[in-house]
Amino acid sequence: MNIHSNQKTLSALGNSGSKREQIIDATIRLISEYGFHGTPVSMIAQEAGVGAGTIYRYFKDKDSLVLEIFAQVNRDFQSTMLDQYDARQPIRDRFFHLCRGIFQYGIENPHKFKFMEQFYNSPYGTTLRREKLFCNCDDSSQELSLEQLFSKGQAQQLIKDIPLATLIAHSVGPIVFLVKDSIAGLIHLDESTIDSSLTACWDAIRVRSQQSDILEP
Amino acid sequence: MNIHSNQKTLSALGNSGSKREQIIDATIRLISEYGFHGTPVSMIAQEAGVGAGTIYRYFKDKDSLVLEIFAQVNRDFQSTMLDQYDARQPIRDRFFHLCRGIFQYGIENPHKFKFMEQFYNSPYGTTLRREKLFCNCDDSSQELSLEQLFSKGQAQQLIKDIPLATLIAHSVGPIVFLVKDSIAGLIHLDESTIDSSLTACWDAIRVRSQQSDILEP
DNA sequence: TTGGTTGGAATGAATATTCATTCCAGGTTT
DNA sequence: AAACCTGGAATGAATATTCATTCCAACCAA
Repeated sequence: MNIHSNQKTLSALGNSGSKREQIIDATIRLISEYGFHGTPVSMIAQEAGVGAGTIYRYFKDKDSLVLEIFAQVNRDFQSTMLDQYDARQPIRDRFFHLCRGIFQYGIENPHKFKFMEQFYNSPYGTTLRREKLFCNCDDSSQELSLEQLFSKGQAQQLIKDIPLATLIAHSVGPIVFLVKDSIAGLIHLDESTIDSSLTACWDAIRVRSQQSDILEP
Repeated sequence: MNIHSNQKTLSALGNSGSKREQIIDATIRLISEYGFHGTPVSMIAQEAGVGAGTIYRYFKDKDSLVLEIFAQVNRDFQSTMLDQYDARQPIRDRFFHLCRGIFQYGIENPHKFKFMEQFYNSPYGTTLRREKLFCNCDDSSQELSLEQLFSKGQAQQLIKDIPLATLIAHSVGPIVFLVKDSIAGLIHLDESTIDSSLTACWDAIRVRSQQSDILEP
């Protein structure tokens, strides 16, 4: 359409980002809905308002398009989670902060969220997880944040002494589940629902003590 | 290969089930790994040791093949969950029974489990969930079982008074998460890990009382 | 033989990718 | 300034590949 007109200023420098962004956005939207194999490149081109060939000026092929987007979205997600994260806060508060971050990101970026889900439920995802586990090259990933948190919590006898994977599953699993339902329009995630879920997450992994909450540094 | 040889006995009666089964099994295996659009019919035929055309003798098209399999696997799953289910047991015990059933089914039928996951994360799945929610035609579904359980538990003040969807998310979500990791070979789900997860599920949704467990009918 | 079943080549539609061409902002020449 | 180049970006028709489905010759049981 009239894309050209209002970008004369940008085009001087590396305006090349514009089309690229359009393509990326369209891909996220479509793949989040129809999945990788369910969205032809032609459809991406149309949704992006771009010629089919243009896509190949910015990305080697469909595969690397998706791979690049995933890396980008993943960074985006992690930085949301770690935004305003203060490692000096009590364990419980930090746990709430990180988990609330998942809710927030999913609600604010439904397409990106579903895109990541699609990705994880594909042949790509499996290999990626494997790599993540076996070589911890990624420094400040979400899982690592939770991992450190859990170790410390266990040392302080605040968090159950059960396998790390179980702790992660009971933190991330329910939230992903709820966000998916929310995106599907099956439920509405208001503040109180989110709070009750976060409390449930915490109750699942915390050590059962009689007095509970109040006595934490 | 030599599939023909050892099936002469069956072919006397309604052997038509045999090829059908081979096709179904192959489809489950492949789709669980590569997804619907990622597995061509030709690949299914090869994996099943069957001509491509044969598939169309048993199923109208690829769509109805998948739809039929889903219905079948779903029934299978539900009957596993409800096997030996005794509605007269205490709430807590019934909850453990149902949740343990999810673990069991996933561990014993990894391909079927991943197949269902693929299905739910596809355009099919979304519509299906909707129907399930809005018209409760399905009588003894897993969700309904949990639903009834939760209502009763809430009435008895055993289970938190939070939205049903949240309760379900905190029961099913972590288990699905762990089973997926287990199938991917990232963790091993031994009995003690499963137990700790089930306890965590229960802790997430139960009302926090001082004495806790022991005082239940 | 006859009726039905099977395998897999054949078909056409859909798809990813390529490439010859067009377009245009910015620079150069007059 | 006006007319004219120029190189890179954009395009979409053309090509190559993959896929679901169809079709039929060979096969098998009765």
